Formats: sequence, C-alpha cells, structure tokens
Amino acid sequence: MRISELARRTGVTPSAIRFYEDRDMFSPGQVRRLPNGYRDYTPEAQRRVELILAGRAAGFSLTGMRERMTHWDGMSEGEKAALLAEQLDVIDGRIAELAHARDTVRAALVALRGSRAVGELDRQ
Amino acid sequence: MRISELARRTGVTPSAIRFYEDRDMFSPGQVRRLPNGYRDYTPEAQRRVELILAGRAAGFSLTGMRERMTHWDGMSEGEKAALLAEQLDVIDGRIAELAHARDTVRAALVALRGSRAVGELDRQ
DNA sequence: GCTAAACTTTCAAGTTACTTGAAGGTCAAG
DNA sequence: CTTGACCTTCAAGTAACTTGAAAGTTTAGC
Repeated sequence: MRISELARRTGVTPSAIRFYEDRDMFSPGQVRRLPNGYRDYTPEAQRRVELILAGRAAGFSLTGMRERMTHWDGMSEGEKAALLAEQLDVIDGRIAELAHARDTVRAALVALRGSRAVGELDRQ
Repeated sequence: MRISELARRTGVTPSAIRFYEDRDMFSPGQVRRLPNGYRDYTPEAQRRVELILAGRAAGFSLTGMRERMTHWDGMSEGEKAALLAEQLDVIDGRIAELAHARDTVRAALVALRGSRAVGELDRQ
C-alpha cells in the first residue's frame, strides 16, 4: 500500500510516517519503493506503526522503542516477558494518572451543577 | 516558598516552572520576588502547577490551558459546564487509547507465555 | 571571617516528535 | 493536455521542555 492509505488505516499523517522511517522505526523490507519512487508499505509496516502508536500512548520515546525492537529477537522468553510486564506497569501508571485527572474534572463539574446533573451527563 | 520547594512538592523541575511563568501560566500575584531577586511562590501557585499537570496528563496544550484559564471568570455556568464536559470526553478518549495499548501488550504476553501465566501476572 | 556547597538568576542553544511549506515529479480523468 | 490528487525531498518552524554557561546569594563548617 502507498503512504496515504497507511496513514488512513493507522490514523497518523503521511509526514509522521516518513518521520518514523527517517528515525529507522521500520525493519528492512517493510518499506519498499515503487518504480516511480513512491513508498510501498507491507502489512507488517502497518503493524509496526500500530506498535509505535501503542508505545507512544504509554509514553515511550521513539529511540527507546527502536532499541527494544532491535534487541527483541536476541532476547530470551523471560527477558521478553519482563519487558512486556514492565510496559504494562507503565501503561497502568498512565491510566491511573488520567483517572485522577478525570476525577478532578468531574469534581469541578459536581461543584458547578450538582451531582444529579453530572449523573445525567455520565449516562448521556 | 522558593522554586526548588515548589518543584519538590509538584514533582516538576525548577526549569519547567520558570518555563510556565515565561508562558504566562500564573496569575499575577502567584509569583513574587524576594528582595534578593529569588522567585517566591504562593500556595495558589502550587495549585496552578497541579492544574497544569492534570491538563498535561489529559493532553492539553499550555496555550489552550492558558486561554481557558483567562476566559474562565467571564464564562457563564453553562459555558463552564460545557467546557468541563468536553475535557472529560478528551480524557476518556485518552483512557480508551491507553486501554487499547494495554490490550496490545497483554496480547503479546499471552502469545509469549500462555493465558494461564498471564492470568497469574494479572492477579500479581 | 573565609571558603565551599547549594541555592538562585538570565539567556542561549539543544532535544523530541512532529508539522508546514516550498519546489517539483507522477498519474488518472475529462 | 490540463486539472487535481497524489507523491518526492529538504528546510524551517513549533511545543514543551532540558542543558549549560556565567554569575550573584545564602548556608554550613572550620
């Protein structure tokens, strides 16, 4: 597939995808070139972008993700599992942070218009 | 209090706090100067920093937060409620994004060591 | 009273993860 | 055969900071 289709499928802009390539976020073979010079992406490239997005949501840097990805194949199952478990912890921490932010905003809403109105908003 | 104490209490660096001041994130009076030129922060300044952190966790830009804060006092209750409801939506979207990332990582763990092992990890 | 460590100041430049824009090549439709 | 929607590269801009230089201030120990 070409860049705009990959962009549409993953929800990122074409320029962000080119930026990821510039930072070596793709494995060799995931991005080829068509005879006219256009980039051509494999389905693996799409999975890679989705992986990047998952890492980004969790707050990982591109550099860190790239390092993990390149070391991945040489790791033992135990090391891989430990890495994934650690990432799960980071994500859970971020979720807790957001839950706290959500509580703060909800408290402000409650203070503003009373709990019944907020309850209705929740059921929406 | 001085800058390093505010930094310690909020968990951000002194340079980040100076950066927020540069971007006009404090209300007049929240940051004063001691006779020696050192910055002196009120407890309101600390609450302001915590507010910034909550907004940041939800993905708001400093510019957007500052605009909201300066318009806040002139807004009607309905406008305030609408704003808060919108922020709640943004936060919920971010939480959903993270939940998805969490599922991705958990799926990788499942693939790596089988569902029983992952179940045990969850119960931790 | 002096010195060293630990604070503080400003200002400039670097970093990350992008976006935006310029200048131009490619391709399908009418 | 031109219009519009793609695509290319490269340079510069942006957000939210961090890092470092150069220098003043305060605190603690001797």
